[in-house]
Amino acid sequence: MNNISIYTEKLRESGLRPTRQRLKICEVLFSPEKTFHFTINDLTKIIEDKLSEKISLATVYNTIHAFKKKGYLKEISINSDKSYFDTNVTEHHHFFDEDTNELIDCSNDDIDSVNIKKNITGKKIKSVEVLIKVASDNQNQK
Amino acid sequence: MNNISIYTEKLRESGLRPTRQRLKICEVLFSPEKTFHFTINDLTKIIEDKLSEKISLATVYNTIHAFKKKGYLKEISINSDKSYFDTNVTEHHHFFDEDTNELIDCSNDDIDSVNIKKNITGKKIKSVEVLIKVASDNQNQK
DNA sequence: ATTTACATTAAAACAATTCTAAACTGTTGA
DNA sequence: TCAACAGTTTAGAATTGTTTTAATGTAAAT
Repeated sequence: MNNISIYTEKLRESGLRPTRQRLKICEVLFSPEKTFHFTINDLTKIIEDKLSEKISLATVYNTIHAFKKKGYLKEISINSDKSYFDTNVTEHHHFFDEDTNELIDCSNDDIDSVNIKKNITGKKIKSVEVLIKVASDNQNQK
Repeated sequence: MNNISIYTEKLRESGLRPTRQRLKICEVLFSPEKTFHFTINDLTKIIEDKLSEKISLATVYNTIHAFKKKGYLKEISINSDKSYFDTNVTEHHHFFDEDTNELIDCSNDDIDSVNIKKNITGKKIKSVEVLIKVASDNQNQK
């Protein structure tokens, strides 16, 4: 598969230069069949292990922020020491497993769409996120 | 108003020693008419400014965690550099104003209760949080 | 009063993230 | 084609929120 030219085009369209580093990150994020969740740490590990490539941590942060700004990634609202990102940018919600610190997609069949009857004057709704925290039965709440 | 004895009792009931520091923090958090949202930084400022009291930062953290564990506070899921807490521990949801970084309560009249049709095997739902991010019309998404 | 377990404290440690300033590289247009 | 510029990468330092440490202090039980 030669997605490189596709990514090159996409990046250029977005006003982002298709650098070697960005193309590698595109491959990791957007080549997989399935969308997935990751932290910066996860991503850095994948780049090092799977691609045996060395991309500076600052570049990883820069790129992820740029991709998020362009709408190619979504950041998930969890209060964690780390930030979680999602390559699935469609409107959907999440389970968060407190035992494993893992995010699990919640399909639209699993949850009724949220109906908001109020709005804040002068403000526009940017996103609606539902987070369902779960844990083993026999465990104290974190 | 002498809430001190009430707080003393509550703390003792919870197996927490009613220390001077904890009682002060109780006053700040639970005396106000209305519930509110705060960060550790906010709380520290209130203690210093309003009470002109000096409580070690570590103690503030310890106490807030203890109160959260006992269910006297709730932590709100936002991906922010700081943690946000809520003195309103009843089930309710939030607007988050991206312009001001402020949380706004969303009453149960403002939103239909979320109906989850799926559950994760062997896991129990610990919480369901809806976060509605809002921002001025004429502003780029963060 | 003495003891003991729990709390507080300042400071150090830590982890995620951002900043800095210098080197590098796509891209543009002469 | 190549020079020049603006955007990008980089290592390392800096910053920020939070946790840990180890010594000291204190509430409560004996």
